[in-house]
Amino acid sequence: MHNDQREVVVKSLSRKTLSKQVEEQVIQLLVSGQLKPGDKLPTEMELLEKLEVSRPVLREALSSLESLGVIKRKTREGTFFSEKISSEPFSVMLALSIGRIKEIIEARMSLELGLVTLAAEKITDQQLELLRENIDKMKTADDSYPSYDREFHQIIALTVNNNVVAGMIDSLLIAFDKMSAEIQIRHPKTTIEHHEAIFSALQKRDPHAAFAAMYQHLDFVRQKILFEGDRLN
Amino acid sequence: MHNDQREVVVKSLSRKTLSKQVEEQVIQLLVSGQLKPGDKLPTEMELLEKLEVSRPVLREALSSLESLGVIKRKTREGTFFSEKISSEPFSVMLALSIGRIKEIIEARMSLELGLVTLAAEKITDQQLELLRENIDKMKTADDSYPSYDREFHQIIALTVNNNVVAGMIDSLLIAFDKMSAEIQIRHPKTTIEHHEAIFSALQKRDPHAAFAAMYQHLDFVRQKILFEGDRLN
DNA sequence: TATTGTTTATTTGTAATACAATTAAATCAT
DNA sequence: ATGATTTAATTGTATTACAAATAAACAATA
Repeated sequence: MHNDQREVVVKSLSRKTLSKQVEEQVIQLLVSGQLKPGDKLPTEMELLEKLEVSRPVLREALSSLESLGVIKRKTREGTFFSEKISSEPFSVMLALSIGRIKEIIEARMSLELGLVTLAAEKITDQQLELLRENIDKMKTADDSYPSYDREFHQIIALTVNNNVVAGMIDSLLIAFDKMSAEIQIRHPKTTIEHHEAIFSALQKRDPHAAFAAMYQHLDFVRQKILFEGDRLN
Repeated sequence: MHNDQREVVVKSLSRKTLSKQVEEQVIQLLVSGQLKPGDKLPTEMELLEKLEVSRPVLREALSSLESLGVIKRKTREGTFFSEKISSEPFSVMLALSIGRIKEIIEARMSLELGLVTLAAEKITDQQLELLRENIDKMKTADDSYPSYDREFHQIIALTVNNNVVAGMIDSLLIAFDKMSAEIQIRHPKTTIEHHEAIFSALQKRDPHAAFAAMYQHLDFVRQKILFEGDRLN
């Protein structure tokens, strides 16, 4: 950003780095409605002229926005706003929560209690069938049951069909699996019973019952996890 | 990254850009446990040597991680892993959901139904007092009641004291306010009644009742919002 | 001694430039 | 018309140099 008549103003506001300011200006293209998700952004060269910053600065900003899943860059094609929120940024952020299993299970509860409620409102017969199959497979597949466990919860999350929370719950379930794998808690019998109860409530399209069943389930998981956590410390 | 004996391997895996690979390697410092939240990272110069990339590439990666709230850079001091997940990345990501009010209200429901349930488990008398005051102020303050409305929900979210969801619900409430401000939906009387019901359930530390009250409240909000949304289209 | 002001040196921040790699689109050959 | 080839536009990477901020070291003063 060259020194010009705005120098004083720019300097006084600029606790922020240039690349941060550029990031905000690009976001502003969305907020102001000048561009929509899916639209092509100006090329780097065009942005350089408009924003009057150096290429490294511009590219730091674009790199940041790409990590946030807001834009997607393709060599030779250009840069585009994404259509929907991505799940990658969440999983990166969750690196900060490694080892804090209580934080993770509570975040899961926060999300899944609401998700199962909304799922009960709108679940389709096909989706119910997926859950049915999942539970049945879990009953037989003795060993690799954790992956079916996760799948069960993922199906419910997908049922709600909400981009904003989809990425987050996915990352959370994966993070939870990684961390709980070390603790090695397995209660197949109880898990299956709980899943059956949740399924039954969803089948009735009963939001309150679905909530109650999920609450009982996750409360059980939380108690086991936290008990083990204490035992290991 | 210089051409050396690993060239073939590097090339074959590298659909990803170098800066993306660097980003992952830095995250790996956390995942592997070599560094913890709050720890200082090596300086840029040290990282340049270890990772064998150019400075712009390294800085693109660090800029990305800073936007994700995973690291924080201070001139002259260095670069540090953050202690906890930040809210900024969420609000940036939500720029993609501008105008999609249904997506936002459903995301709010997903989160807040669970949050109020957990809040009922652990709310303190002081926090109840905050809610009490909030409702009372809302009753008198006729005009600026939307800000009190948001504050009510924020207090509940803060009660749960979970870093992972805190940033998300905050960004969601702000995004919701911005978007619903244009629609101009106001039902002060009903809102206050609902808030009273939620408060009452929280006071009893009754998770199920808290959920039910919040569900009724947000379901009402959703219906009004979606009805107005349809009417305007 | 303690306190304040000054200098220094370290680290991140910004810029300019050059070239590489990718690949959609244009061109050419069959 | 179809397939192969070339071209050119765009993002990706590297190098170098200098600017800005500021913690730490140091000096001056009370």
